[in-house]
Amino acid sequence: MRGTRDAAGAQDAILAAAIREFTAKGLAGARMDAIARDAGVAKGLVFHHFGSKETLWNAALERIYALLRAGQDAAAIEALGPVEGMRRLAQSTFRLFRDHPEIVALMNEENLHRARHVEAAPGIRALYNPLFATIERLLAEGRRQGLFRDGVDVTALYVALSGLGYFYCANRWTLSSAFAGDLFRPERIAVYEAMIADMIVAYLREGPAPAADKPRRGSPRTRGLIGRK
Amino acid sequence: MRGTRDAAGAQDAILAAAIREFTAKGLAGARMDAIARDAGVAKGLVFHHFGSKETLWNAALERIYALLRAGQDAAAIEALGPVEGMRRLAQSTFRLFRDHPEIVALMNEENLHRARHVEAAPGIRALYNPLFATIERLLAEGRRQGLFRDGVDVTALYVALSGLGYFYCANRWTLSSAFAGDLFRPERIAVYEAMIADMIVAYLREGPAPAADKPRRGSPRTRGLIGRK
DNA sequence: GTTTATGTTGACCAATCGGTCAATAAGCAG
DNA sequence: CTGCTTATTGACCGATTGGTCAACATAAAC
Repeated sequence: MRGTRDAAGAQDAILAAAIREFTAKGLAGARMDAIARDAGVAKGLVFHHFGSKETLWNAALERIYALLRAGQDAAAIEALGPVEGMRRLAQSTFRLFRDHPEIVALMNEENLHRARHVEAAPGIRALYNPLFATIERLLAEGRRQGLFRDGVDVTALYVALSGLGYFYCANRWTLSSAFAGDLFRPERIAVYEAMIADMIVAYLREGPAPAADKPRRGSPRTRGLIGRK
Repeated sequence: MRGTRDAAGAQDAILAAAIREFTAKGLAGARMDAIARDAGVAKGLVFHHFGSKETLWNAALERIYALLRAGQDAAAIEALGPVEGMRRLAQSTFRLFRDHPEIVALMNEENLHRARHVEAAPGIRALYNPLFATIERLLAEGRRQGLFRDGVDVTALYVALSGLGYFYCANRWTLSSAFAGDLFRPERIAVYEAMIADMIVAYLREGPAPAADKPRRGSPRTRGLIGRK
């Protein structure tokens, strides 16, 4: 039971409440009183355990990044082979953002502050490495099997893959308002999930030379610089 | 000159300062004093012209959305033909976000509040329509010429296209920190720009039936439901 | 030139908020 | 039981902040 002398439990409750509050209001908008109340604890205790709002934010960030890592199961994906693995990677990244708005909200806020806190936190940086290695191995295997194109930039691919999932979730509300219909209805989700998987794979599969185009007017511009290898 | 009795000029200065402040600190983090000081105006005047922080936010939002519309030059893109038009659309959307962090920041904040203010602003919703129509026409033309696949969901395509550009800019700082190198260096930008254009076109071009995969272990799963048409 | 409407200011305020602190109580070591 | 450590509380505080207001200035109307 909590309520009397359970430091670990109290800290967990506070951190969970903090993540909720930060997700809903952002760093500046979050109220320490609200966090304490939500955690069922006196405000003073929050400061006792976490020092300050900034420190509490750092703790929340670290927990979120841990969640991010846990959600990207590298081993399971590599076992699927290049094409199916890439599909699954796109899909699971999307689902991670969809099911965990905290990740999206905290990352947005963190970028508002130019990654000040992430920069100060050692260990968060190294967190990207395993996923990176997975993508690299899938790419190499796909190339070996003659399924994937050459000269794919791994960093760019990672960003594209994440971006396809991120935007849909980060802008859920403005997009839903613009399209006059909830973006999170299951059918819409399914359509989008299929599209991003198709898109990633189509890009990886396609050869370097794009086909000719037929512009409706104006001179046909050459496509310099873009086709690689 | 400004300083004495130039209402329009003062309002412009205040709005510009507000957008800067909101972009840097968010809605809750923004300080009305700071906005007034930045605009070179007494704080009282801000309230005289804009009423409250929320109203000022709404005004800033509307200006941002106008910027968004202005940045997506539908007519010029349609004239390029389907393939080149799509490439250009992906590219110009990306550049819009890259050159205008205000758009990204305000949209993020707006989604934090579940699009409360956008919802209340009439006219913003209709703003998506022209771009939408452009995409639709490009798609139809591409299909007519036998260049694009069938059954592409326009809404999903728009979201994917935006997302590819958005994430790169919205998460500039955390990504740069993770990759230990500025994402906005010209070479990186060029690589990414080429990739997203290739990706969109590759997706649109690819036929409905994906090729077989060779998983390294486990049973080869059938790809049910995904190939369209 | 007087009136009128309004742009503009600086001083002011009440409420809020992050943070502190003395006091209490609960577990633990001896 | 006796200290010692520390988790926990609630009252408290100074600074900040969104917002107000009375006063003033200026341009236009008459």
